[in-house]
Amino acid sequence: MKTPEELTSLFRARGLKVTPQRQRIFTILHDSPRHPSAEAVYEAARADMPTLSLRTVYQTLNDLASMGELAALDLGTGATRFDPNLSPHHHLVCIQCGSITDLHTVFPDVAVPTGAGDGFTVTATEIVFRGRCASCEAARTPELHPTHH
Amino acid sequence: MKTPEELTSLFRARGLKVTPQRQRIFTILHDSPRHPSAEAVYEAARADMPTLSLRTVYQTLNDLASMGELAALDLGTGATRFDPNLSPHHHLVCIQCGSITDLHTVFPDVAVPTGAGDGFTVTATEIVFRGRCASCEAARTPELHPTHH
DNA sequence: CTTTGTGCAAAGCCTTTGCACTCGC
DNA sequence: GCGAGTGCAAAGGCTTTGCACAAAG
Repeated sequence: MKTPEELTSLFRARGLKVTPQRQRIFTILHDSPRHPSAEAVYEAARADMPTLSLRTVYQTLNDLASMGELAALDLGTGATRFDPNLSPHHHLVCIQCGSITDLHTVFPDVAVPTGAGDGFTVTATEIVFRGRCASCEAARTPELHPTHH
Repeated sequence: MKTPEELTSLFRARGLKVTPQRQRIFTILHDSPRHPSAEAVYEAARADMPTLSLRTVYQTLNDLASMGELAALDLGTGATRFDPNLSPHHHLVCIQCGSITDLHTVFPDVAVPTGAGDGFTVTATEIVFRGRCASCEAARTPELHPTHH
């Protein structure tokens, strides 16, 4: 994620206006190591800017995504997650609490084998590990574990 | 995907009723090598059963999914896709037309490295290759390809 | 006969959009 | 000032749910 200052310049260069609302959103994204939903960005921004509307959040996030400064992810958690991390990476998605963790491992063997894809041209490869994060795993009652009685 | 007859027995064994509507849906899923959305199953079934309601389709698909006889996929195409193929496999998703193709390759190296997942317990690994299917790639105008001038 | 399934319509969630006003540039 | 941004509210797509009736077991 670029700094708020860099994003400001980028927006100006594109003829987009830079408002306090947008700067606030830039900062929230820059500071967030998470993968917030639009709603989460909205909530965070409203703490300082009670009048901010959800529309502004969506518009700014979509502007950033179309500029390639942000990745919009659909990881099956219900809402689109916005990922400020632009380096190629994969995701661990908790099926219980919906939290998302980055995994920066490179998997060199992952590719469509020659002749298998029926002419498919790959532009992006996404690997999603689904399971339970440490705290959700710990919170499961022992009775639910497959143990002998 | 089990045969309609097997699914009928399974439903009966669970105390679920087997109606003509459900049998029709069983058959459609069994015959489909695709990954239909609920809407697609609905359209296919309505050809023979004009009075069938979308609710019945969703309920039957969700019943099958919770019984593990069907996988419900969210591949970012807008609607949930139902996958009758239960063997572990991955997907090629066309970013243009939304078509989905199976890839039955096994990637033995794909795993969360020891110590990297911060206690995350993986229950499923999904690999999605995004790009363009052969026909959508062919339909792109040559001007859009990155060539020298 | 009881329990589940069905059809219709309405509501839910997330996201987008129309409109009029405001404000950055 | 002009055009883009903003806030509000309404609409849009997909999915779920409440209700009353019909049907399966």
